[in-house]
Amino acid sequence: MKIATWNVNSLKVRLPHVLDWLAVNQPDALCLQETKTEDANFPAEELLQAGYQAVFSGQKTYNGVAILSKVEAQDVVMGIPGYNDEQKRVIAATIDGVRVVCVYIPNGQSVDSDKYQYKLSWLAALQAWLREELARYPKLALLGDYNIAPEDRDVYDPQAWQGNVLVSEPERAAFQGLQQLGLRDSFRLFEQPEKTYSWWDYRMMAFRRNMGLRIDHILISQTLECTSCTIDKAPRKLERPSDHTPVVAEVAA
DNA sequence: ATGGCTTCATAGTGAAGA
Repeated sequence: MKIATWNVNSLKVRLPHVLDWLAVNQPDALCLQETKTEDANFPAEELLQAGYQAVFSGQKTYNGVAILSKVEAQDVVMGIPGYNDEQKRVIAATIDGVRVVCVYIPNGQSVDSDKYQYKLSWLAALQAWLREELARYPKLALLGDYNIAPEDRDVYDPQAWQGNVLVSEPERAAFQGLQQLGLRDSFRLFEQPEKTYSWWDYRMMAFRRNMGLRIDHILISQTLECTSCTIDKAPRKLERPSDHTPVVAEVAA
């Protein structure tokens, strides 16, 4: 079973890229973040014609998540149960017997901002919920834009970024907290090329200079076998790309 | 380079992203 995650930075703008990518890669499930699309405007028909069903939780302008799948998604949950949040950042569903949890973790803006505190409280709520979710669904994958680069090797210039939002110790501790639930960073289960990232700033010719961060991840529970994980840079080279690029993993269904 | 893009809401610029 092939599963993937992609922050598309507006599904409306990126729909042609998404349709092309689905046609070429044929994932069983694709998690999207930053759809920036209200549910009434979700392009369900176009995706269905491409062979994909969709469940989604969106809002105007910001955030918004979706799971596309070849077979029907079951037991859909939106948001973190019991955590009051206006922002549409979570959708979970069971697909082919695998619990697929799609997250758009808050950015945090800067370590001295209210948004950073929101990010840390959000991460604590996520971890508490996932502990229960894992008990109910042992075969679980947590995919999405984490807005956390777990280690210095996931950062193009660790010194310049030291202490910054996306790499700060409390954020990395929260990432490790998820790992302590038994979730494994699928990317690091395999040998990988150095300086592999999933996001590059639109400015500074950052992609061409490979000034990137690895902040999009697929975490896999211990009872779910994982046979590969790769980052597909190809969509980042297209005209008018998302600033993120897909992460793909193969798991045993 | 404390923002050099990009998107969205808007009808000027401003917020937000990471």
